[in-house]
Amino acid sequence: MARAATTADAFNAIAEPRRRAIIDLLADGRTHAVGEVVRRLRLPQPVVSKHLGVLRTVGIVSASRHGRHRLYRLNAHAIKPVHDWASAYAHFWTHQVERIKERAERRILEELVRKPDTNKEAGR
Amino acid sequence: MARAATTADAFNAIAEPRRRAIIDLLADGRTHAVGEVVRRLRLPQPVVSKHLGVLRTVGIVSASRHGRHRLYRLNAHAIKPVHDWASAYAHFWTHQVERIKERAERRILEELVRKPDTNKEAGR
DNA sequence: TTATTATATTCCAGCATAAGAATATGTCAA
DNA sequence: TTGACATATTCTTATGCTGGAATATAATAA
Repeated sequence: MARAATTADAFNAIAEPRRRAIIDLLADGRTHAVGEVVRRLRLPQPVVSKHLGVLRTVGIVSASRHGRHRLYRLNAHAIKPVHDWASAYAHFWTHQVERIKERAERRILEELVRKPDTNKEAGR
Repeated sequence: MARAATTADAFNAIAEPRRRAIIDLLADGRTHAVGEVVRRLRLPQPVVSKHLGVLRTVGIVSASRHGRHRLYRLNAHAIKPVHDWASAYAHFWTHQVERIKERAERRILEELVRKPDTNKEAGR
């Protein structure tokens, strides 16, 4: 078996950095023409069209015709599975920060409480 | 240019579902031997070793020798970039829920306020 | 119709993957 | 040393991506 298709799910689709850049550009929730993405990201038009195609297949963006322009709009909801999965691990670093803070505060308090003639048995 | 390496960053590494399964299995923060992962996920041992190798290269897990076992531990911090990126879009669906609720409440209130002889000019 | 603009699609090259099979490496026990 | 166990590595095969170049499609204007 080879690597899963980029169109398999949101996880595979967002692995490509340029696609994340496109998503970030659509983050305002409004519609954007392909040409605008091309200009802002300075990427060749076919490259942008292909990446938008992948995002559309996965449901991360939707497209609509307006004259000769094709307007793309972010469907952020399709990113929720990624956020949900990663959220299960957020407590690791948020709690980590709290623990570090607590430890630092405790150390500072111990330093303050300790008089110049240090108690060598203070370790804990 | 081809697809970025799975070892390029956390985004590429977690695109593979089996690797996410391994991460989920290590989510308790404790160490786990390769054989345990093999048994719990019912995957061939070389497959597990290879996936763990990718995760280790990206820094999502760390390994240590203990006798003939190799113990792997999750380094959840390496997942933070994924969470941070996805978090920028969380307001789309959380606010969406709020907006839906508000709209529903307003509609119910309007229904209640409106007497049987309906005001046809109520649209807004 | 013809030209122009906007976007999508096709074909190609190079590359890296994932799983399976076989084998290698490393550690402990007798 | 030999054997058993735990894990890693190598090799192969099939697959599919990404960007570039060229071209096709679609819509509007002249």
